Amino acid sequence: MAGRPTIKEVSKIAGVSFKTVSRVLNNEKHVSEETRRRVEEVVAQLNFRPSHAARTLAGRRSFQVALLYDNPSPYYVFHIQSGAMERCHELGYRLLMQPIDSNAPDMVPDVLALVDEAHLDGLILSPPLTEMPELIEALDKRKLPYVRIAPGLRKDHGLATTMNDVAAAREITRHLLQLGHRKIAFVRGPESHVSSADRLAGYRQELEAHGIAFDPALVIAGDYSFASGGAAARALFGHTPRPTAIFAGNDDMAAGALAAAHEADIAVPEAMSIAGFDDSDLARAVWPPLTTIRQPVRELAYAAADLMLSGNAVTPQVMLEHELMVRATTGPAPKG
Amino acid sequence: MAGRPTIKEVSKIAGVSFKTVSRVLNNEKHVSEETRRRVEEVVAQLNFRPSHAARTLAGRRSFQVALLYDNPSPYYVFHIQSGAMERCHELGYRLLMQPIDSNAPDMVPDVLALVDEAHLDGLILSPPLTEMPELIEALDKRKLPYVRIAPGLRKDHGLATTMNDVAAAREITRHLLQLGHRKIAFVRGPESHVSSADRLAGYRQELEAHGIAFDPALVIAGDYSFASGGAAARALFGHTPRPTAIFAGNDDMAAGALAAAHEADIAVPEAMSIAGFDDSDLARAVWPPLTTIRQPVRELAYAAADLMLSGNAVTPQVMLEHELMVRATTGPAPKG
DNA sequence: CTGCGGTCTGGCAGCGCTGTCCAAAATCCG
DNA sequence: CGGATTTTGGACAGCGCTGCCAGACCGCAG
Repeated sequence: MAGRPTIKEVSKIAGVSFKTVSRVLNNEKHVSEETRRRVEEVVAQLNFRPSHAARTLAGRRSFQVALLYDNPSPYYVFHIQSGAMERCHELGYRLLMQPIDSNAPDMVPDVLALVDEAHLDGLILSPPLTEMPELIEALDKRKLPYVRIAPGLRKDHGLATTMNDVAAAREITRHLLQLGHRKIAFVRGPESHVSSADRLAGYRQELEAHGIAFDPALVIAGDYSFASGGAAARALFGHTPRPTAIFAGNDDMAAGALAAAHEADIAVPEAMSIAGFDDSDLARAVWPPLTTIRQPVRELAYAAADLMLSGNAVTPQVMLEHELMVRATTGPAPKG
Repeated sequence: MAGRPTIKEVSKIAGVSFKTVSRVLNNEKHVSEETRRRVEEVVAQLNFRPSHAARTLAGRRSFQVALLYDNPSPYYVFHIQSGAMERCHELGYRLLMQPIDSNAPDMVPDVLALVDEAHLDGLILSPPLTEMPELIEALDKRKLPYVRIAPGLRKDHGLATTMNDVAAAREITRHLLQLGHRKIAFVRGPESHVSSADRLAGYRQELEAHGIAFDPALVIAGDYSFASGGAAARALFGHTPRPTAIFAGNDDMAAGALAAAHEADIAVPEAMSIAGFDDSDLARAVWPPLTTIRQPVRELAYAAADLMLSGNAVTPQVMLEHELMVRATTGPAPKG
């Protein structure tokens, strides 16, 4: 409000032109060491901060990018945010966090409006916004830089950071198989999330690789919510013979299945093994702690920001490692 | 990048001066209905969006505020964000979400730098940043508008939205008392969070109101983490006679205590009642679902943004209602 | 000595708006 | 019907920077 110093005041005190101060601030070359030092001193002394608005208006870049998300999971959003934020901060960019309603009819124009208003230099997309063809096309057409985090569709298009959902699902299925389970159910996520189809595919591949026929009756549709996991589990408990293991497409559904098992007095893991996917906070908070796949959510977001902004990208797509976290909800298949 | 329309182009097409377009955009008076309509048509047709940077630079306000937080709980941050975001959006403000390290030595100057750089119109503070005297003083001195969400200290200073932690803790303690519990343990949060002292005070008050002496041995220190809740519960299990109920200062610690009970084969709620505080996602995901206090986190943030920006505040402090959520981890005290 | 390329610095326009001031047109009043 | 007042809209400066261009100065080769 009051006496916010400007670049001109800095220049006056340092005894140089204000253009030179601008050079120092932007780390341009052609400034003598001596001058640079003097300017920096005055900047520190006045506690001067360049106006972001002025730089944006005058320059070609705004040093602002936005992270777009439309995900109901606090855990996921929190970690995506913090990873992206960290890398943006390191590179001198500001990150705008933008929840977006991916089903809104004006979603694409609204995003474009945001880009215009804020003069954004780029966009980081997270699922399910990574899967919106109209959005992708609009961005391509506008030649606006963007990265996708964990895209399910057109995985080799543009910049993206991913993990291998298929391989991860195979791994967890193999873990169950090795424990002796033969009748393993799968609770899938919503159709709109490509990741859930990938996880289903991995489950099926691994089963078949072990010579076990895929049984569609053992696949129950869920929607990634706790409640849907419980409902799926209760349906499964009615099957005869009962499956000895449930692999849920995410941790929320696995927690729902676990609660349903407790309710039905089915001992986990003695009578029933349960596995999740994500390694969210939930996985360690339920009892027994959940066997699951650790998704490198934070790292995915960090790498995404890096890919788009740092300029030293080797390949347009980066794949990060997941990790099987064997905890206490999976155990040997019950005899007989 | 390419042909972004500007206010001048709009004015040319609409056949008015660009100042008139500015008037329409800012909803100023002294523009005839007819002119306004015509301008709005052109704006819609060109898909024109005013440059935020230019408005900020030219005008007295930036229509930007920041939400500052330093909280490890994804649940809490997510809901604070979404509440504040919603109200800011409705009022035409942009919200910058800023994680802050409240222990960093340069925290205050860093916040001030952000304010300068972004020309912020105001700040929304969430715990524990609400409790930093240096920050509060610096903001007061700079006459920068701000609101605090759930301040623990100097509760009647400036704008704030709160809930009554003391009353809520009394309520949950009363619930336990009414179930017949007499030996009720309390797991407290870290000293740095004033809310945890308030909850302890409520617990103690209610006990004494029922003629039960406060027993310091039944108060165990935790740090709001799942692990500390488990450790506290295990310590409590060793007491003779064993307490019949545990009231944990937040849901994470309650979940930890619950897991510890499962592990020690103590039936909940038959042999031991457990209650939490927050009604986070966790509360419904554990088994049995947790009795807890619903904190109106989202509403607190919404009201905070409203208080600071809408200008129709009646009182500087707003108190919102909590709600006792009785679920399945609390039951009648065991006989004998 | 001249010319050339490189380093350092300054001058100035202008980014796209808002704030302020002023002029013209419309309206009102006695 | 003249003058005061209100409504409407234009002119223009300027917010605090960056981009571009020009100019001063240097060293070095021809």
